[in-house]
Amino acid sequence: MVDQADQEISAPDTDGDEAHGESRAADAVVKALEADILSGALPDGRPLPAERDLIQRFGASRTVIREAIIMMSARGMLQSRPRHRPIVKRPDYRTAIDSIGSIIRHLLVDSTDVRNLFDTRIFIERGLVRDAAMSGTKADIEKLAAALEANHAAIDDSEEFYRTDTEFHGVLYGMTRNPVFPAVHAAYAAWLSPHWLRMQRHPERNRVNYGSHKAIFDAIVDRDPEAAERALTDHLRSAWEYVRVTFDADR
Amino acid sequence: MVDQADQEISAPDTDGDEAHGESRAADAVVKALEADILSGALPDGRPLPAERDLIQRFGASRTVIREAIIMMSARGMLQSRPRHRPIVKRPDYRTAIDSIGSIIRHLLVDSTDVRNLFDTRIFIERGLVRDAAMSGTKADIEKLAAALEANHAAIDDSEEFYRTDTEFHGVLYGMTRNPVFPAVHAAYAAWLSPHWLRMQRHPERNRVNYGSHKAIFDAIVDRDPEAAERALTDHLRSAWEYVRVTFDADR
DNA sequence: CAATCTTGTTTTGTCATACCAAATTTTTGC
DNA sequence: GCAAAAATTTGGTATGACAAAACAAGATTG
Repeated sequence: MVDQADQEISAPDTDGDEAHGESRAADAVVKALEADILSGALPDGRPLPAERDLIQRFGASRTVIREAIIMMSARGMLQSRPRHRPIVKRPDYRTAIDSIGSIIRHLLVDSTDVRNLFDTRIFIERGLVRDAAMSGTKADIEKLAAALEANHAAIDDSEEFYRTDTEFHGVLYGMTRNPVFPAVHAAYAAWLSPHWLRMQRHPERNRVNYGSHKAIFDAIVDRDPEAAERALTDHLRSAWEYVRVTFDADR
Repeated sequence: MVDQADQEISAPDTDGDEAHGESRAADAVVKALEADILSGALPDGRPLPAERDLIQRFGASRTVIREAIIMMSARGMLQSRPRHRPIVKRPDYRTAIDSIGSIIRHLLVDSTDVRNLFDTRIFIERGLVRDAAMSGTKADIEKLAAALEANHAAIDDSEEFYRTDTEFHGVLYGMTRNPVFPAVHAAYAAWLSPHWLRMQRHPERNRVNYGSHKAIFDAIVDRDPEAAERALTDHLRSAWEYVRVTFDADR
């Protein structure tokens, strides 16, 4: 509708985006469309124009347009359901992390790989609880208390307990005020949960985990980073033991 | 050559891989090829079979084969230079993180976004130096000493100084014995360096940074996590100040 | 008049072909 | 043997076509 001035694909490699030597017609289209998404000309959540329109706008063949769309979908800049128009997805940390999920899953076939990833989670959360103990605000601690309470109330409902468990840890990530951390938390949840859900669950075990959460919380309230870190480490290490056995049982 | 039994594309959605309802011809090809990569039938580093061969093997059109190749390239399972055969890339943490680089770069347009990412780096390295101080092995510390020495020797060569600076931090990531961390380090280097390289560099500044590295190192040798964390925090915060001004200068 | 059904149009997914230029392999000439 | 040249293969792009699904609009019905 609005004047979309002709924008033929032109210069082969005027940019130094990546380390390749030659042309790539679809790249130009991707670049232009991504620029439109970033600038807001293509608003988030809105469907992409029809392929025919893009063909006209870029003066390229359907092959190239289609290739561009596929690339952008893979990158997470578009969400494309099979027979529908691709939806524009303005990137954020969350979608960025989501976009590597397909690769990460390939890496989590071995228990050592899962362990490596889980160890990074322990590492990060150790830092989180330390910081929470040292500089968590009153509001933060109240939110943590609420999450803890919800966790306690769910002890007899393993499914709900798992959810509130995740949420409790999620509050820790949120306390950083840094949007990267919640995205990381979501990634851990998404990547590790398939392995976690194979674990035995029962109220007794939930009670133990709740106790760990409480210990962490108490240490934070006491402004004792060492104790908080220790409680967190104990908690996650013991959780790992429960997961590990499900691996050993397999082979 | 080897018996590559006919493997026509068949069932639409026998898997519950993602959350969509319908067909997806290229997905079947992607899945089969990725399985071949994971199983080693398509060895890492080797070129993918020619498109025409894949057409025969899967009984699909070139459109579909091509689509599959593009998707896999975007995921990092293939490395495709413009006019060459795609190279098979067995996934690892490094390529996983690389694959989201294109999205991340879109997020790093604003100084606050860069700051958020950089803050996560500070957060992680605070933990790294603490752990190094508490449990770094003698061999680790020797490696760190060597990196520090190389850094010192490069004070008058800003380019080399940057390299050895990165390497010094890289040793900290390596001390975890967890392959995820070096990948994270590489990601930080790749994503932040475009912004860092705009920073003023001169031997005088290099000397200051070297001093910071030395302070971190000394604290680690002294087995003093608090001091190490403090030195690291001071170091990175002051580095940020140098980067920040390049943003302010822009607008 | 609202809700639903029917119908016609658009759009995407897929296939088949074709052509060029670059890459690769083979042949040729020394 | 080895380098240059020719032949072949291969990837990048353009077209055109068609079915099935999605969409929009009109017709029908309660």
